[in-house]
Amino acid sequence: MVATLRDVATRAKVSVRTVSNVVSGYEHVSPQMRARVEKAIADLDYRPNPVARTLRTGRTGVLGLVVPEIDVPYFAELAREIIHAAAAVGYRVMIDQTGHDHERERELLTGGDRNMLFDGVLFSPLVTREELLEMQGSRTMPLVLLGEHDFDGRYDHVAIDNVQAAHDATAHLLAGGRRRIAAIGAQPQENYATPQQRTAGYQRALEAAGLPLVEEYLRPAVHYRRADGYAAARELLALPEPPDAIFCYSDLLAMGALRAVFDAGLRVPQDVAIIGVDDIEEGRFSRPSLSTVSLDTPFIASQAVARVTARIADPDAPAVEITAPHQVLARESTATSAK
Amino acid sequence: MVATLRDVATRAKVSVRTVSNVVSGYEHVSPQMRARVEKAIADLDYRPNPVARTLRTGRTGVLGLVVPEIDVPYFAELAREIIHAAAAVGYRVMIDQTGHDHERERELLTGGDRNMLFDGVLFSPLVTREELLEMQGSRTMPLVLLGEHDFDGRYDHVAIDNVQAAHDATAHLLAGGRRRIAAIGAQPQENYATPQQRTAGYQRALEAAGLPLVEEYLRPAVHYRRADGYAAARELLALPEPPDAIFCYSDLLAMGALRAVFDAGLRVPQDVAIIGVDDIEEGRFSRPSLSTVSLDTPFIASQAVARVTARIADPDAPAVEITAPHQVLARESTATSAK
DNA sequence: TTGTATGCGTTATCAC
DNA sequence: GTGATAACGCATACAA
Repeated sequence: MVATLRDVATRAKVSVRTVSNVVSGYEHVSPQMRARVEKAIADLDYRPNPVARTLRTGRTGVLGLVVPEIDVPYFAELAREIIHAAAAVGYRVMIDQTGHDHERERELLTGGDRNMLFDGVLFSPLVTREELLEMQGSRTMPLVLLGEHDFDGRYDHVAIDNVQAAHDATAHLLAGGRRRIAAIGAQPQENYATPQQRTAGYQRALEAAGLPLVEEYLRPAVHYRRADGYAAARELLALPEPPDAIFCYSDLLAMGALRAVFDAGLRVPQDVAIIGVDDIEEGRFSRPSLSTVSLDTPFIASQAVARVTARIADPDAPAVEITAPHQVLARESTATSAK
Repeated sequence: MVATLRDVATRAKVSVRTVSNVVSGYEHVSPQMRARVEKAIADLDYRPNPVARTLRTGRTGVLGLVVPEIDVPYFAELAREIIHAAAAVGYRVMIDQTGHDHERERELLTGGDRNMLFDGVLFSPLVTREELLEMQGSRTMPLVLLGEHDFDGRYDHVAIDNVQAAHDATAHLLAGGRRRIAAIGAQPQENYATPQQRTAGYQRALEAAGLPLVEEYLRPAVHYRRADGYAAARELLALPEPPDAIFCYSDLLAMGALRAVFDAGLRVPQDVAIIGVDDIEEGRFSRPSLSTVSLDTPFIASQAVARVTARIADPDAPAVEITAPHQVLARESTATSAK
């Protein structure tokens, strides 16, 4: 049988109030009382019941982390850092996967489910502007958006400057002498902010270089998995005038694209340069290693946790936008010397 | 303000008992009653409070999943499947990372923390035999071990036959004509079951082929990350008589080894063949694609969830050992034609 | 079939 | 500074 507060109180011959005080670190407890209680606690191996505590206080100590798929490396790396950052401030994290399902997303977003379990939620990508605006008002739980920008100060969020990041990636390819630069990752069917912003940055960089926008060079990717990057790259390479560089909106897409180039009998970076976004560990060991836009995920994670705890503390505070730094990392996949 | 059971009862002019019956799907409720209650529930947008329910019933509906690091691809893929399988039977999953910390592991294992939050725990690798035996008895929460075998029927667990899997992988290399076969992943400092079993299978296969055990060919790896595989492979290749094949105890180690071979100016599979274990998606797109021992992770996940729910239902049932099937997948990294 | 009342383990309000 | 007790929201034993 597991000991309760009352058991401890009985054994220490004090009231439950005193035991509770000791347990929660209340100051005004006489030393001898405290000692007696702590002895009883140790004797009985008492542990506070977090569920009862939650019912009473209304706080669960749990944050929700909503991602499309936890086995997408970037989300896994993000989750790792978030769990770590959350633990540092006394929170645990429960991961929910939306699996690209809009219905499930809405459910998690509006608390339609039983996520009264969460004190707050960290929501990562794949939400359309409409959905977010729509639930405005009905929302009650502290929410922080990850990787989505430009919601008119309506939500807390932490993200990189996607337009600039895409611009920088494209500019890096241009600096390497590439002129037929394709992009993989647009999502024309959806109204997701991130891909739209990356497309904008890509186009801006091309325009700045005086290069035309070739419509066939802008390839959609429904999901951001390796297979999607592979398929899109195969299509690009089959064009009459194939690109000499590809900007992928995620490293995972880039891993697929890499493989596609080789399967087409071409070389990276000599024939086609490739750059991604995210800086996942996989890209540091691939052959060739993958140039990418690095995101400082630990920073994003700690900021996200700081944001959500701040909002839990003050639900009415104005929304805060955190822009995380990014940085182009030139690795083998865009090397130019061997050209 | 959020509606409670009592609010609904008041509005529907019935007792809380009746509302509770309706909510929990109790059968014997008259249709008109049910209708009235459901109307009130809809009006008030009532949702049962899971915390209160838990306090009352003792069930949280949450399973713990303990892994070393969630951003190790295999664990991420496993987590994905487990979350999915758990959701199918009404459970949510909370992930804890041990980060290879024995202390943290013990804490999670013995419930020293506040994991009274869990109805059961799925514990993945990195537990030594001693730790497991030691906590025998003090343990109270339903526990299922993933990937650990041979605990004398003391614990439920689901795993592949590690000895056989390692044997098969090694045999595959032998069948390709390799004779100087190294292995990466032993953990001599620890008493972990999995690496020991894989080493045993590796050695058995060599003996069966009449090959000597070369001590320098058995390389340790403290963690199973890419960098560890990379470092170990570099050492192997620097030997006076380097191996012509490497069996890595995980795909991630293999990804590091792959890169190391190339950095040493050699080719895979011509100069060195490489095979891993896990069948992570990364290995299907790498260059060359990675031969591996595939684990049927969805099967493992569903079995694990089934096991833990069974134990929750009957804590005194005898322990069950599930052996998941495995299968060698020959891909480019062990191809022999180009030899 | 439905209503009433109790308790799950904690924190917090009120007295002392 | 400490003790008794109500309340958090729900499920259920017992009554009706």
